[in-house]
Amino acid sequence: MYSQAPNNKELITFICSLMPMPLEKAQEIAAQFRPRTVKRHEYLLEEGRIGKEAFYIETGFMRVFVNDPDGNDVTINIFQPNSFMNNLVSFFRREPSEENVQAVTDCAVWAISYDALQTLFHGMPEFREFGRMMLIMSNLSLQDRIVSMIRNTAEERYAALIQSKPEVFQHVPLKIIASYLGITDTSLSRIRREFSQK
Amino acid sequence: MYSQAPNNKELITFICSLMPMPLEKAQEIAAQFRPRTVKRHEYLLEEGRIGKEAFYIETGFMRVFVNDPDGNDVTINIFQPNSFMNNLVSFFRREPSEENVQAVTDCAVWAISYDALQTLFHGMPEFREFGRMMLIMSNLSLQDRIVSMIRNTAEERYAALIQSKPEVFQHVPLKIIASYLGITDTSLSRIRREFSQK
DNA sequence: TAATCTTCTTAGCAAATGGCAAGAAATCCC
DNA sequence: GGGATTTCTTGCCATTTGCTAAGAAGATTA
Repeated sequence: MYSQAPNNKELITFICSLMPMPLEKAQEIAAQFRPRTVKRHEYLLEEGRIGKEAFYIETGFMRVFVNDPDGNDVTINIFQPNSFMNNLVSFFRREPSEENVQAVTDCAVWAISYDALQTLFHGMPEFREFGRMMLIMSNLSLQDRIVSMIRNTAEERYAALIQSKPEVFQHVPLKIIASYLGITDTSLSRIRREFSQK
Repeated sequence: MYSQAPNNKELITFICSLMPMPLEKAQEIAAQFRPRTVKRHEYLLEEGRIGKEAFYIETGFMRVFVNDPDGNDVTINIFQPNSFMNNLVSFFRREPSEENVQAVTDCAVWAISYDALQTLFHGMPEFREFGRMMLIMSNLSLQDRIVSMIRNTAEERYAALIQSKPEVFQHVPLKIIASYLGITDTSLSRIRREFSQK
């Protein structure tokens, strides 16, 4: 156990930015998180297991993926530093996960257990609002992605990603990015060539 | 005002099915909802306005759509009876909505105001869990749709929808369904022809 | 009922994307 | 350092899907 919290300033800042609240409250929340490191290619959650923790990513990149029947893996989401990541369904319904959560690079994360989260959720109104807002923002980003899948070409989605999350391209293999964008790595390669000629 | 609640049995059943709880609690929650009817083509929420209520759909079909820059409308979601519908971001962040919520057929819905929902959320642990579970399930369904957009062909998505929500095809115009599936109405028409020849 | 409007289907062609395979480049690991 | 593995690019061709336009079918409204 950690009698003294290590440096969790970024986590506290993140909490306040998503849902403004008194600093002490944010500190109280952050105190429930434990630091953890994950090496590249290691899993924070494997298909079939129950997610027991939720994570804030301080440094490094992670991805969530599923294996489809053909044996391909489909990257559902890519997470960059300063974001919150959680397998919602497995974590909250306490069911085996259908997804894998894997470190794409070495990562430093903060983890909170289900019990600690439940205690905060029912005991602290600020955390309730924070948790709800996190779910809402997650919904929003998924919804935006669906709209983008419907309305935009692969090239437009590529351009948008390079604009909004340029760092991803420096740390995440293109085949993973391609899957996330909903195209093959072959197509992504072509798009990049055409894109760079402009 | 309604001194006596009309028949909200289905709503109560819906609440308990999503998050099991004592009947009285579900009744207490349901009592905060007011019945409302919406005629075909009418809006429950228009772009630019702030969503002030959340809805349970008892009968009828609704859709959520956005207008893209080219003047096309993109159907983000289709809701069928016995489901919960809400413009999360506008409702919870109290910001103007970027989306429209429109009745596709005449609908009977139950509406709950923001204030009533907040009171329940902070005052009743069962409702907290219920609300959280609703957000989680919404996330799940969005995520499944993204995977399906990435991994499946338009024909497979069509087949899946006809399997999972056959009633939609009896009440929602194909052009709306096509947009929801991420294809043009032309493509959907082609797919339906080929599909029916099997 | 007739006129109008919307929805649905069809056709032809263009553009985007996938599947496969091979080779180049980069990275990993002993 | 060097062989093995993974990642990335490229080419070729097939398939899917979009775009445009037109007409048929169906629904709505005066």
